[in-house]
Parts: sequence; C-alpha cells; structure tokens
Amino acid sequence: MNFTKRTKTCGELNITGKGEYITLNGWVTKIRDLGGLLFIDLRDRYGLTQLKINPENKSIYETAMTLGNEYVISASGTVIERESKNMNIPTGEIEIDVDKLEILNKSDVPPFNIEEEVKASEELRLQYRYMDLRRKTMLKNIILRNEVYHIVHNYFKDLEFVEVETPVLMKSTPEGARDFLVPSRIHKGKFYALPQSPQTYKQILMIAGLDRYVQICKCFRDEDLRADRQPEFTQIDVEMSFIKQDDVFDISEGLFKRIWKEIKNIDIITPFRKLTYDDAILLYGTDKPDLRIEKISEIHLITEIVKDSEFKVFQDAVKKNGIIAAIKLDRIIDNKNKKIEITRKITDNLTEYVKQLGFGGIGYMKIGVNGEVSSPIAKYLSQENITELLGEFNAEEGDTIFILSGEYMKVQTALGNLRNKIAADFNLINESRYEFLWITDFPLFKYNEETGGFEGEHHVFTIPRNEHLKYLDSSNRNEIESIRAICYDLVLNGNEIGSGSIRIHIPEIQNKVFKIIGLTDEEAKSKFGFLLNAFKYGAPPHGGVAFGFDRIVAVLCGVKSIREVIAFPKTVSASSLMDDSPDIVEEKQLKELGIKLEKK
RNA sequence: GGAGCCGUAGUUCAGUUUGGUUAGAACGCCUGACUGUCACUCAGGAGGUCGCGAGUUCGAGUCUCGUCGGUUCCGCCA
Repeated sequence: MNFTKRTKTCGELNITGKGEYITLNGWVTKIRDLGGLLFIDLRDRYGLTQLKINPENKSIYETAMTLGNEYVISASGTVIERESKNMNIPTGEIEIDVDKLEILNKSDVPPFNIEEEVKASEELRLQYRYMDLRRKTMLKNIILRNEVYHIVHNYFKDLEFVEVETPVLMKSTPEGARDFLVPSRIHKGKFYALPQSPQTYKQILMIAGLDRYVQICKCFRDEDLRADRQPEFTQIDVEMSFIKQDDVFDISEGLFKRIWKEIKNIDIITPFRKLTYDDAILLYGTDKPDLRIEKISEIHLITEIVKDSEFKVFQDAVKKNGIIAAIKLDRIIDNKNKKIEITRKITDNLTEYVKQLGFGGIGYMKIGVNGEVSSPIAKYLSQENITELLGEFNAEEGDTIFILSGEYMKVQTALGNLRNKIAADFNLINESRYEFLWITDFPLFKYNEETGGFEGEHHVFTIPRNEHLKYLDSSNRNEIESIRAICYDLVLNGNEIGSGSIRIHIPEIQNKVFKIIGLTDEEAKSKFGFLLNAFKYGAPPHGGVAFGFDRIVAVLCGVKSIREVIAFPKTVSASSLMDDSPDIVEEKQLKELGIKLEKK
C-alpha cells in the first residue's frame, strides 16, 4: 500500500520546529469537533500531537469527519504555534495545520478507551492486549523492561561473562516443580521437558571451563499461579567458577546498583544487609521479610516471661515444647494526625485472621497511661510479668502487643504474616524505600511428615556448610535437619527476587545428599547421570544465582503484579485470553505423537 | 485441591441487605448545533441472554444449589 511516510514522530515536535512542513503517522486518540474547526489528537509510541483541520479545505475536512478513534492515519502539514497553548504536554505549544490526510486503516469502535488510567477490567485488557499495550502506562513498563534488559547484558559483558543459550527442550527431572512436557514424535512415548531453569546446563558450562556464564532466559513451571508467578517467566541466570558466596554477592550487588542508578538515578547502598534463614524466621517469621515495614517490632520470644502464668493456652504451649512470642505495634496516627484506636473491631478482625492460620485466638495487650494495660489476658499475669513484658518491648502509652503461642515454626510464621497484614491494613509500609536483603544459610533438607523422608530444600546440587558436612553421614533427624547450606535468596521489599547457591562439585558429597533424599544410585544415574559423569572429569568449584527478571521490573515499575510488565501474560488459570490457549488439537496431531486422550 | 471477592448496556459501576410497576448513571457510540478545543460544550437518540444452568416462589438481577470465567490468598512453587 502506498502512503505518505512520516518525517517526524508524535512526540518530538515543539516550538523550535515552527514553520516546518512535516508528516506524522499514528493513531487517532481523540477528536474534538467544534463545528467547523476540528482538533485531532494523534498518538504514537513517542507521544501525542494535535492536528488542526480547517473547514475551508473541504476534501480534508470531509475525510476527517469520517475518522473514529484508533483509526491509523497519515497527516501532513505545517507546524504552527497554537493560539491557546497546553503546557501539560511536551508538544502543547504547537499543532499541525493539516493540508494532506490519508486514512491508512480504519478501526472498529474500541472495546475500551486508550487512556493512561485504565478503567477496563483486567480480563478485557488481556483479551485485547494489543489495545492495552497502546496505553502509555503499559508502553512505559515494556520499554523500562527493555532498558533493564540492556543494562543486564552490558553489565555482564563488561565483566567478561559469556552469554550462552541453553536448550528449551530438555530432560525431565524429578526435583522441584512440575515440568511442562513436550511429546516427541520421533521417539513415541518419550517426552522432553521445558526447563524449570537451565540449572544443569549452567553447571556443565562451568565444567566446560566457561568460567563466567549469564543468560536472560525463559523458565517454565507447571504450578498454580499468583500475582508474582507465571507458568513461563524470565530469569537472569548466572554461574561462576572458582568463587565463594561473597563473590556472588559482589557481582549481584553491582548489578542492582547499576540498574537502580540508570533506571531510577538512585544510589542504593551496598553491600546489602544479610540475615541467616534462622534469624529471619526468629525475627520476622518469614524468609522474605519486608524491611520497609515501620512501627511494628520484630518478633520477641516471651516464653520465659509468661510461662508461669495462669493462662491455660500458654501453659499448654509450654507443656508441648512450644513457645510464646509477640510483636508490638507502636502508637499509630492516621493522615489527619489523629491517633488510631485499636478497637474491638480491629482485634476481632485479627482474631479471625489467626483462626484461619490455625490458632484459637490472639492475645493482645493495650498499653495505657503509666504502664496500665488493658488486656483480656492481663488477669492471668502477675504485675512483675507485665512490667517485664513492657520492658522487653520498651512499650509506651498507645502501643499494643500481640501474642501467639504454640509450636515454634507455626507461631513465627503466623506473627510474620500478621506483621504484613497489620502493615498493609494501617499503611505502615514506607513505599519510598528499596530494601534489599540477603537471606543465607538455608536448611539443606526438609523432613516430609507424609512420606517420612527428606527432601531437598533448595536443589539437590547445593553444598552444605563445611561444619555440617559431618551430619551427611548421620541418620538422626535433628542432625540432618540442622544442616545448613551455602545457599542464599535475595529479597527486595518482601519479594524474593533471586536465589542461588554454591554447588557440590565433589561426587562423594553429592552421593551422600542423594542418599539422604532417598535417591538410589540407579535413580541418580538415570536422572542426573550426565551431570554426575561430567563431575568425574574435573569440575571446578562453582556456584551462582538466578534473579526473577519479571519481579525486578515489577518493583521498578511500582506495580503489584508481574502481569503488568509482561507483554502477553496468562491468567491465574494459566490461559491466554487473547489467543485462547491452551486449546484442543486435531486428532491427526495426537496420532502422530502416539497420544490417546482419556475420556472424561 | 481449598477459601474469599467479583460477573448487570460497548465500558466502568449502582440496584441484591428486605424478591414485586417500564433495570438506572457516567463514559463510549449515533444524529443535530457550535471556528481555539485539549475531560470541548449543548440538545436528542439507540443500546440489556442481569455470566450460564437448575431449583424455591404467584413472581427472581435480588434467595438456594451447581457450573463457567476473572482475581487474591492457602496448599503447591524458588
């Protein structure tokens, strides 16, 4: 098709171009018909420019009158200064006095308006994603994503990392998430799996001597979705040889420093804070604490203080080897500077919340003037205990202490959830901060009560801490559970954005780990034989990390869901509303693959 | 697999608590008027499988059950 090609974009013209004859191509965003004089906002990726159509030019005017929103047009004319300027937009001092107008394509009436603040439901936005992506907000997210992409590539290139593409069709492995499977036509009855991550390949690249590997790659996990989890997602995958944990931290921190500097012009402080997994659970009840939370204390164990109370719930907890722990909420004020009273309604609501987490209820203690407390459980406590408790928290008038009791892990995680909930309910998250935090020394194994066996907490190639190597020969559950790994997560604002470990490169240690998780030699050989073989031929000490690219971009864009930074995301039921996938396939295709469907 | 919330005009929502006349509003769309708008304004108009299916009832957008879709969370998952 013949059309007049643009000489400028809709974002670049300003008063300095006055008098220039130009052509714009773009989408009709808004038509303002003043009865005679006609104004058209023309939009492209770069911005918005106002076209002026004068009724004196009859043929152009008539064409313009047939336009609708989202028509694609070519408009030529002279850049002129506006009679009344709009200083809210960059091009607001000028307009185009159009003397040539071509309709390049019509548009149906759009299902929703293309505007910055979208009003359409997410369902509709996903169905018409090409319309949604025309919105400035989405365009900004996608472009910012691309900028981060370049920063990552450049950063690692500067450090002499080698980008290597790894296969998308690979062998299914039993560990970790459920695999997406791809049937093989040539080998009927056999399947490839899509990679959950290129884990084994990147380790083999280390054995191959690549030394420093990076890849921004797609990963696939067939598990249920969340706001921050898609079945296919993007990872910054990194692996290095002859390094220790601190080297991984240095390289990673440098990356984030550069991203934040270039995208946000913010100098983030490195090195990042570090917390062991055990401390994170002890202090925050989660392995991904949000350090932006203000006015809520860390978790304090108060078993020693209240264990002799008359309160039966506490006594039960102590009897069952459990604990009693608490958090303190500072006196808080609303945006009108008025103190927020912790009312019965609020405590009832929190009680309801902890009941869902499997507790009978929550103990609370409101601190009044002169250390007087109002609390349903105060009557079970001696004055000394109360004083001691207030001292433990440095509690002052207006503060509230929330107490839970029971099994250690259950209490800690519940208090961790409670911190998040209270912070969200009362707006206690400081949104202006970026809080990076390394969580280190994760347990190597997790005991599975159902199967009565151990499972890998991270992945099976993670090396134990030196001082715990001896427990690999143990058969004592406590000893095995106490093994900590050289394994780390990077947490940003309460989101897990990265995870990695130093790997096992010595076959003897690897075999012991396999043994503990109940993998026989034969199974290990059939599942990971290629990797174990490779280890026999001089595997260097190595380790790495992988970052969740979508989550990082989501934080940078200030959005809650990674769907906002993915061009074509899936819904929570893992379908694509735009192209209606997954979908049934033809009988012929199944036959070729030797697949028969079970009747429902 | 489980729990919560949502589903009404092209779109966003009100109406559902307490079943009852013709299901409303805004934006968008169509027609007309208007030569400096930029959320243009003004006048008029069209537009509804109340997600779908059963049930209760004289009567269901409204109550009950089921089902489908979206979303948040738990389980699951780095």
